[in-house]
Amino acid sequence: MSDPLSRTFLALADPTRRAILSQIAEGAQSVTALVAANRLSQPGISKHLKVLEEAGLIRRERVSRTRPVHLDPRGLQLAGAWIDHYRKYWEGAFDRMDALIARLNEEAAKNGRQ
Amino acid sequence: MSDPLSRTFLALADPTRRAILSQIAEGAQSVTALVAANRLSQPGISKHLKVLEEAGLIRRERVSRTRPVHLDPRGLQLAGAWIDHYRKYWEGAFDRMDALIARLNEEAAKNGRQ
DNA sequence: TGGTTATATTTCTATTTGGTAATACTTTGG
DNA sequence: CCAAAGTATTACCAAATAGAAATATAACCA
Repeated sequence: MSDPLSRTFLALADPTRRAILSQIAEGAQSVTALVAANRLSQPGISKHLKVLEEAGLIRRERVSRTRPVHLDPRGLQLAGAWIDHYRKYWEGAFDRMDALIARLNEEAAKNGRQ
Repeated sequence: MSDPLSRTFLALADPTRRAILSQIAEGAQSVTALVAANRLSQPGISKHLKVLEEAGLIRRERVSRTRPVHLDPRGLQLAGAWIDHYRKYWEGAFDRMDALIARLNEEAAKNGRQ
């Protein structure tokens, strides 16, 4: 699984990583701050950061000894664009769902009658 | 990893599963049709379908012996809403990225000069 | 310089995932 | 009813992931 889109969705498929994104949404945070905010070991956090970075979801700056972690809009853009592309099918899917549910109810009623 | 959002993103983090969603975007497909379209064994496809179903991305109808697979808007809605929530930080992140890149270039120039 | 802080990397382990092959189940058509 | 089609489930394997602990690296400061 090495395509960028898969990497990005996989990176988003973890609560700790989404929490990190949430924590840096309004401004950069140091790794140490992220370790304190999430109860996980420092190597654990660094590993998650690597996954997020390779997914294009974060960027690291270098400020003195610290490496503040920023949101990177590119990964979110990639994932959002994919989902947006399918949004045009959502309404149609809703309609078809309605039809499906109606049909299932009908069948259930029919079976109930037997 | 058992929360719905993680399940949905994980389901999207696979090219075969995204291909399946693409194939049913404009209308339901039988499992057999999906097996033919993706070169993977039938159990392989069924396994992917199970992942997609548990992620709220597909629904299965029952028509005679076949089980046509439909898009389910709920999973896409869930993932899309999460990403949308972060969209408001994107512009800000772009601005910060510009600042970051400027700073990095500045430092590179400085280092180059030495 | 040497000590300390901040972060990354390595190593190891348990769990999960993606795949195939074999088998079971279910429904319908003859 | 029974044979076959359509699909699901089971059993198994290889590879990837998530986590902790230990160690290495890098930059600042006294």
